Amino acid sequence: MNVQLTEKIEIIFKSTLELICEKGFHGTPMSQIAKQSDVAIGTIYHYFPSKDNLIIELFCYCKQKINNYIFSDWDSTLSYKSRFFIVMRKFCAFYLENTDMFSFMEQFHNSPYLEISRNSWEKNLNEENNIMAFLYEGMRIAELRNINIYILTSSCIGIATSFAKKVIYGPLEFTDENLNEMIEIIWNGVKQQN
Amino acid sequence: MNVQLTEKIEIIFKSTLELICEKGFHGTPMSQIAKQSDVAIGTIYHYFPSKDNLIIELFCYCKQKINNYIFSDWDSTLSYKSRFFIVMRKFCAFYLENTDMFSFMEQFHNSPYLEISRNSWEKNLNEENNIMAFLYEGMRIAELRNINIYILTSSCIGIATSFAKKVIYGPLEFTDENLNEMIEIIWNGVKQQN
DNA sequence: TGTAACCGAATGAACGTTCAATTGACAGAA
DNA sequence: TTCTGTCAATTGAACGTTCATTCGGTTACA
Repeated sequence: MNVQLTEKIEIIFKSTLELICEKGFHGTPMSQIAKQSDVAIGTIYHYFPSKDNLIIELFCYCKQKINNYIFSDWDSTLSYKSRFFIVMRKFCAFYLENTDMFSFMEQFHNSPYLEISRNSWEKNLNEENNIMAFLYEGMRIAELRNINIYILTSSCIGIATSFAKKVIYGPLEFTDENLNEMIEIIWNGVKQQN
Repeated sequence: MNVQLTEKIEIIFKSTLELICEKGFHGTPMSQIAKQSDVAIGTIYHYFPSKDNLIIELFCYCKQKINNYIFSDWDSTLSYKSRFFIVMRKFCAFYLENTDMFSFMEQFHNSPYLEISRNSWEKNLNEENNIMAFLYEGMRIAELRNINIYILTSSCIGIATSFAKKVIYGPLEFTDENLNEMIEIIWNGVKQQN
C-alpha cells in the first residue's frame, strides 16, 4: 500500500467496491466513483495517478483487511485442529460479511490486473502467505499429511472460496452446520490419517 | 447456444478467447477480434447482435466443450472411486489444455455477465449439473458421505479449479503425482469413512 | 435474380485524464 | 491578534481518444 489511509480515501475505496461489485471493472467509470464518493474527479486523481492504480491499491487494502481479520485474537494455545477450523471459518465469515470485497477480489484475481500488479506486491503481505505458514506448521507437527505446500494451500483456499461463492450467488445458506460440513471435508482430506 | 456453429464462428470464438485471456473483457475491442479473426467488424455483427451476446454465446460454447470432454468415453463398469478420479482428472486436464477457456470462464464467472446471462441459460447444460448428478449417485450408493449436494459439488469443483489456477499462474507443475495428490485430498474428504 | 454472407468507413457516445483556478489550513512575521 | 505566503486539497469543464455499433454497399452462390 502506497497511499496513506485517510477518511476521504476510505470513502473512495468503499464507493469503488460497491460499484465494481455491481457493475464490474469497466462498468464503473471514474465519474461515477467520484459522484458516489461525493468528491470531484480531480480529487481522486490527487490521490491516485490512474484508475488502474486505484484498483491495485484497493486490492492491497482488501488483502490487509482480511489478513488482519483472520489472524486477530490468535490463540496459539488451542489445538491445531481448532485453529484450523477457526482460520477456515474466519476466511469464509470475512468474505460473507464483506461481499463487495469478495466480488472485487475474485474479479481482480481473474483479470489481467493480477499480472500488472504482481511486481508491486510486497509478497509478504500476500493474503495466502500467513495461511501457508499456518499449514506448514501443521505438517511440521504432523497434524497434517505431508503434501506439496501449494496443493495444500490452494485446496484449502479453493474450497473455502467456492463455498463462499455458492452462498453469495447460489442456493447455499450460511449456517454453522453448512460451514462445518465444508470444513470437515477439507480437514478429513488433509489431516494426518491414523 | 443460439448460433449455429460454422467455421467462421469458431474462428471468431477462438480469437475472442485468445484476446480476452490476454487483455480481459474490456481490453479487447471488437475491432481487434475482427482483425485477429481475419474478418470484418460487420461480419461479427452479422452473427452476434452485440459484444455482450458474443461473450455470452462463447461462454455457453465453452461449457458444452468441457462437458463433452469430461463425459466422453464414459465407462460405467468402473468402480465409483475410479470414475471419481477420472472426472476430477479430466476436469483439470481440460482446463490445462485449454488455458484460454479457463481464463475466460473464470473471468466470466466473476463478472456481472453471469447475472445477465443467467436467464438465457438452459440450466441442463450447466457444466456443473452432470458432475452434480455423478456426485449424487455416489451418495446414493454410499460411496460418498451424506453431504449437502451444493457443498459437495462446490468443494470438488472449487478444489480442482484452484489447482488449475495454481498450475497456470503459479508455481505448481502439472504432473500425475500432483494431480493425484490433489484428488486424494478431496476423495479422503468426501468418501464414506469406514 | 434473390438472398445470405461479408465488408469497413463513418458515427456518436462514453470514458480516462488533464489543468487552470479556487479554497482551506496553518506557520511565521509584524 | 492580524497579515501574509505557502502548499496541499479540491474542483469540474474541457480534451482527445477509444470503442461498440450502424449502414449502405459488394460479393458469392443457389
